[in-house]
Amino acid sequence: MVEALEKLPLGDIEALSGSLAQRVYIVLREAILHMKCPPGTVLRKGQICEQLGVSRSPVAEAIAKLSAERLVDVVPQSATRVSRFSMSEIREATFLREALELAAVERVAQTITEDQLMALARNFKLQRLLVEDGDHAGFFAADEEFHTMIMGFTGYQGVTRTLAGVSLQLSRARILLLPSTDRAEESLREHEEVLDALRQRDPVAARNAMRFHLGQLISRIEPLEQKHSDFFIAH
Amino acid sequence: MVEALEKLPLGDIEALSGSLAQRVYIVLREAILHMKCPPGTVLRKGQICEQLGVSRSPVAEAIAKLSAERLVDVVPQSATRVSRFSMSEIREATFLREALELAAVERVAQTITEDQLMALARNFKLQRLLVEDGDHAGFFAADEEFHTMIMGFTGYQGVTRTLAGVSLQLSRARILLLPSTDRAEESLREHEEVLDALRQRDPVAARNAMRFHLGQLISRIEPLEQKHSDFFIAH
DNA sequence: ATGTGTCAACTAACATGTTAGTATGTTCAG
DNA sequence: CTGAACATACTAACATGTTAGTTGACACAT
Repeated sequence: MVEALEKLPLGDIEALSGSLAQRVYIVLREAILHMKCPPGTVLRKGQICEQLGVSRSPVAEAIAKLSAERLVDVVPQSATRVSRFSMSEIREATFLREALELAAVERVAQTITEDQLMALARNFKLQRLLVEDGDHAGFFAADEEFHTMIMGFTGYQGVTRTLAGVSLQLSRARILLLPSTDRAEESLREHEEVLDALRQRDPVAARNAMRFHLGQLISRIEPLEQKHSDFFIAH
Repeated sequence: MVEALEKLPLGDIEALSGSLAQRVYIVLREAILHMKCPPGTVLRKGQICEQLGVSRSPVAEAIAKLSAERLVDVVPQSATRVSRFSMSEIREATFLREALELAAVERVAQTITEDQLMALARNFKLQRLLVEDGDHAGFFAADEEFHTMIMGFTGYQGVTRTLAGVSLQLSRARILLLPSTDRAEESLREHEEVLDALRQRDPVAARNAMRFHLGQLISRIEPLEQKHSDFFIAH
């Protein structure tokens, strides 16, 4: 079993700020979320230390954090691996995400200001440009920002943070969908519906539009279990 | 400034299982949630090590976890304190809890089985007995179990876990409310409404009943900011 | 050929030594 | 007496040495 003894595809520590542990955490998380380290990859503390030029303490702390977020599975005294997807976990994350985003958009529809609407409209225009240019990665980012902006408009920082924590698995799975471009136009239309409902300050319409939009994702993720069966837990 | 150099009121490690770090985490978390260590208490790694008879590594890992959950504030290179309440954080937690519990109860109303209804009814009868006996602590526990059971009926383990993580601050604040007993009967009635809606498998009624019930908590917490002002962040 | 027991190598977990940043208390200038 | 510069003591953060548990290979018995 000659499993990937080469270097792990990790970014560099230097570019970041904060404690060493925090920087190591960021670097590892990015590698996992962007599928640089696919599910099942074995992470060895020693190797990470050597490669990043740090000692084991900050690496241990970073891995503990990733373990709490279920991005890695630690086998005590033995090994730690990048966790595989579990369809049931993904369905859970979908449920949680929907619960939070619907509550948020419902609230925001009642409180949104003109400035916030303009910022959202600006982001939406950007999305349209990116779709027209065929820049899928750019649209992906703008899409995420659209949702994040709405979360932020609740006035609760913690909502965005909690949602991010909850939908880590979801974000990772979404990366697998990037190649398929055909959904961008539909997604755009759905965002427009959400935006219109917010413009009209209609909580029910906003909720329904967002519910429909979010509902599209899970049906696109489910086929992945067959397509990338080695990334998923055996069920 | 002679701040509490005496022993911290911590439980014992021996009684628990799992890794040392996990056990230290549990002991500290209990002490914080049950207000054995009130907000503002300074936690010194060295003291904790000595008292629990472990080295600094597991303590550091436990504190990192508590820090991620915002139960302690770590001042880099200086000190770590049990975090004070922040009313805005509590409002956030209320929002998150409501979002999750409403989504859960709405879903459960559509899927609940006879067995699950019976289990819930059994818990409800227990609640009534405890209220009649004036056992507030017992009612507090049964109350929590009532909500946890409903979460569990979603079939998603992660929902319960996420909610627990989100409402740690809320749980801690609720401890301050324990002395005031007068709400028990009302709470009981509200639980009954939720239970009835679930019996009728009516998602909308269940949602409304739960929303009303949860809405009572925040209005009881808000006065605490004056009553225990030293436990709260200055605003 | 297959199942079992032993052993060696490797890993995470834990303990402890070292470094660097922060706060406090003191001294000295104004 | 007051305020700022400095020295000291203390803390968390980081590095490294040590321990113990798990895995997988191999020998051996069936």
